[in-house]
Amino acid sequence: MAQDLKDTLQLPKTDFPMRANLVGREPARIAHWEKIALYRSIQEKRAAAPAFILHDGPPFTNGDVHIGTALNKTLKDITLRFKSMSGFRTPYVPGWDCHGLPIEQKVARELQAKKKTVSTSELRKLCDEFSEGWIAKQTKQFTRLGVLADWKSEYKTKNPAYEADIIRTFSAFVDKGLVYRSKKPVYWSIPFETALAEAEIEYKDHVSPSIWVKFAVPAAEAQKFGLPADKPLFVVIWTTTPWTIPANLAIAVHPEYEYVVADTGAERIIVAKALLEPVLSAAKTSAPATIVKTMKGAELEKLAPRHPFIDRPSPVVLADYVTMDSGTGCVHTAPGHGAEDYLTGLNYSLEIYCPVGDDGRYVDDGRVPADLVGLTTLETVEDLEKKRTSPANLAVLKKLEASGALLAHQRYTHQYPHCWRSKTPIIFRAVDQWFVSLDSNNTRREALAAIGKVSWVPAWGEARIRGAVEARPDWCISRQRSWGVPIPAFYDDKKTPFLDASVARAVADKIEQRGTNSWYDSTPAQILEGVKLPAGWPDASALTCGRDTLDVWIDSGSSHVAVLRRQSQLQWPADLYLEGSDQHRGWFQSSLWTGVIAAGGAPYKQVLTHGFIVGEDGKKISKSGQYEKPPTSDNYIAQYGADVIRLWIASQNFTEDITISDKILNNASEAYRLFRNTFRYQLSNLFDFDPANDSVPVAQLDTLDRWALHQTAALVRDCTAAYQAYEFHRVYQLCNHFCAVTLSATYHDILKDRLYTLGTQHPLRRSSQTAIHHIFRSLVRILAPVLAFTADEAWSFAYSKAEYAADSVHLQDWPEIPAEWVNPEIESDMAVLLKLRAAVNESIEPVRAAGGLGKSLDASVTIAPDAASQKVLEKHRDFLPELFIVSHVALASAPNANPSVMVRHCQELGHHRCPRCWRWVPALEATAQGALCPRCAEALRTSS
RNA sequence: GGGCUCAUAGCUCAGUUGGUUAGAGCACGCGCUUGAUAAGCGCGGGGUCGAUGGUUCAAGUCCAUCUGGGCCCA
Repeated sequence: MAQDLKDTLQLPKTDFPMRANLVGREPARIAHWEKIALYRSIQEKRAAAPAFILHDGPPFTNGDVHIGTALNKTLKDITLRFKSMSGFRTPYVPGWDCHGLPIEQKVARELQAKKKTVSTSELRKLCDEFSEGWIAKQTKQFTRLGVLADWKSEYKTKNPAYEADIIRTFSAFVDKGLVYRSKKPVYWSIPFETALAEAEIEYKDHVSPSIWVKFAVPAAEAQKFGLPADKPLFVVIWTTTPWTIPANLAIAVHPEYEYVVADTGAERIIVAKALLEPVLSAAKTSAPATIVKTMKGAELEKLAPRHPFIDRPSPVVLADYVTMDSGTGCVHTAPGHGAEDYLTGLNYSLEIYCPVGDDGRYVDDGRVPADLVGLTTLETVEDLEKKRTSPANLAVLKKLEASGALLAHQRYTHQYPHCWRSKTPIIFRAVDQWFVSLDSNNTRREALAAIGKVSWVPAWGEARIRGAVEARPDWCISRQRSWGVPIPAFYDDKKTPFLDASVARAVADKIEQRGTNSWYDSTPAQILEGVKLPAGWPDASALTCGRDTLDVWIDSGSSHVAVLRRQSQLQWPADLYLEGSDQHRGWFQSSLWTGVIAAGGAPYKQVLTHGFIVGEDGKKISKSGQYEKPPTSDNYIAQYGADVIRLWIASQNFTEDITISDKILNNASEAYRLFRNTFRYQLSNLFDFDPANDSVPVAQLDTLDRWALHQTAALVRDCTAAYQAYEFHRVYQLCNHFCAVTLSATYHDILKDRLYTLGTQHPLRRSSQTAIHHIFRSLVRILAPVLAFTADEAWSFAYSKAEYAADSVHLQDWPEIPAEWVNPEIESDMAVLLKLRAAVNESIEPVRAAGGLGKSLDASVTIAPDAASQKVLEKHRDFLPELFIVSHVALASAPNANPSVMVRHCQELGHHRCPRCWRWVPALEATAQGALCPRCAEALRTSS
């Protein structure tokens, strides 16, 4: 009997499963997208539309896709799906960064393990294969995330055509006269015997021997400067790199600060006044020192103390960067071993002296003491583990001790740069390198001007890159590596370099045809065959090809030239670059320089940055505790599915740190279920609704349905604005609130009675179905950029009644807001009514707790409202039971100063429960199915 | 050490030009429902807005300092 009645209800029906099983189901949808050529269809649909070009920053091809990279690609994918739905043509050409030290090192290490030696071009071939292998894997991993891209047009920095464009870009540098060769201190990795880029440096704690060294001032010299000469006098310097002492050529002091001559008993020392105490305490002198003389640093200029163990003077020079934070205020200066030292050296015309060879050992130049020659400055990983300092440091310490110049010696822990691959401390070492002068030809000024024309999101990104560009020293662009793009320079037998832009372009053309290995496998005569050599060049047969490669930042930094300008489907400049905030100093900057120098401006109109992923404790993920599995994209997807990962990404304000944890991902899973169930409710209640035949015009819709459309209009409006501002987390919050509160707890809950119990064709039922259909269409499209899989699945079930269909949600237009949906009057009435609804719910609770009733339909409520609510309640009098999901509402005839809600069971009114719709009514009527309420009786008559 | 940046309930986010008892969703607790059911509904507890000091009649909101985190640099 009861079962029979249940069969007369219009209960929800759908094949859209409640359980997502994303991990199992998503790969099938990816295959489906490939089958229907979704990416191409989207592009074809917008073939004539204005373009929105998001230029992809190429990930490095040496490992699995990290969750941070997944974050980046997902943000791009969300952006592009939104833009294409919004009416833009959005070709997306993904890129790969292929060259570089990490790959070369890995490959070289494998060869080493096999005890194999290979030629440069063979090594390059192995690197190429290594990179290619990871491109294949990463492509799969990105695709698994739901990333939609033109993989057939992808760019690789190792493609000959791309490499040729790198050289052509470089040629523009040469054209503008920016490229020069110079000895200059660079970061030097001893194990790899190469200069390193800033990006190849890691700062780590390091224990260094810090030493205070006395430089003796000859008596005659002291007298010349009016200093007391009756006792030995020393200038004391402090350093944490004893091995640079043999290269010491000067001592820097601050011109403005005060310095003292302090008497310590047997001798006198010169240090900064502010640092006298710390120096004395380091030297562990027992007797108090007396200050004999005080003077400004400037007065000491050109005073010439002697080097402690090499027969030469070490004159005092002036420098503004000297601080009173630590040391002695007298700064050991070795122009060949430090950036500031180098600049000071230039100021005072000192030699850029570097007595350390490529292998990190002292060379025999006739100036380095014989007992130091051949000793290494390298601290191996084993040395670091055993806290041993380098042989060079030890030997210098010993010499200083022997000569009596060592005033004090302590272990000193500080942050020191390390080679990111070998993990050993780097040294600063002046070597011949190629540089790009960033101040010649107004280059830096132009770069700064270009920055001002770009829109930076968030806005502080501009200050960040501006600071980086202003402070950036000349760009050291040569690397002593094989896996990269060769610098097209030639040398004669005296190592004189020959570099010319037109020759470089000719080399680029050859490389494009023959591959870059031809540079390594051909003779200069072959390479230069048919090339007209500039005046002053020797014959090709007298030249050798340079073996340096270009800094990889020029590789990726040339992508706008090699990709945006080369592919006809793309445009220069890009509308958007979207990368992590570390790229202010990386790709954003290298692209800016190449853009300004070689392409006439910044290659982007807008730059969007995101933060980095941190663990639950707010610390960076590699440091925040133990992870059972590596934090790769695939590992997270295997556990949660791509849509949950995408939803998590959308839920976070990505301009700041992005937190990841199981808790947070579980949270995202919960939200995912909310969205999925919302779709399921809507689809299941539209099972008998044909939009073409059953729709009700908006103007004729029921009040509640019009309210729901008004809310939907607000949702579309707010979400569209949020997407446009790249505030995806607002989309998430808005949709979450909309589905949980507006729909599930309110609209959908109220609607069940109508949808289930009314006759199929009842106008009220069709009205609500019409609204649900509108809402579904809006919501599913709003969420489509984020929930790429699930929204498409729901769309297919809705319009093709099947799990997979050629018509994809991703091919739809962005939802619009029909003006007739907006209805402020209903909105304001409903605001009042919903407040009362909350009051009713609150009043039901104690009655329910006392066992007075179970479901709210058992309740009869009596409301004595305040004056303001009274009017609204009267106006919507007949709607109230439905709104409150109760069976009966009594309204006090006059407003009440103390508004109240009273709840009792309908039984107390003598009402009867309809067994079909479960509402209590004053009287049931007899039908073939037994006694029912009049409305159900009517429903049965009209439905069958 | 420097530049940029962040800090509101357990989690993710709102908090307009400083102005009533700081909001939402999720999670949690207690109920209801069993006709969205590995679903749905209701009610409830929970925050000295990182810390300290200041400006103000009034500060999560302005200023300073500090603490902790992130990216970049030294």
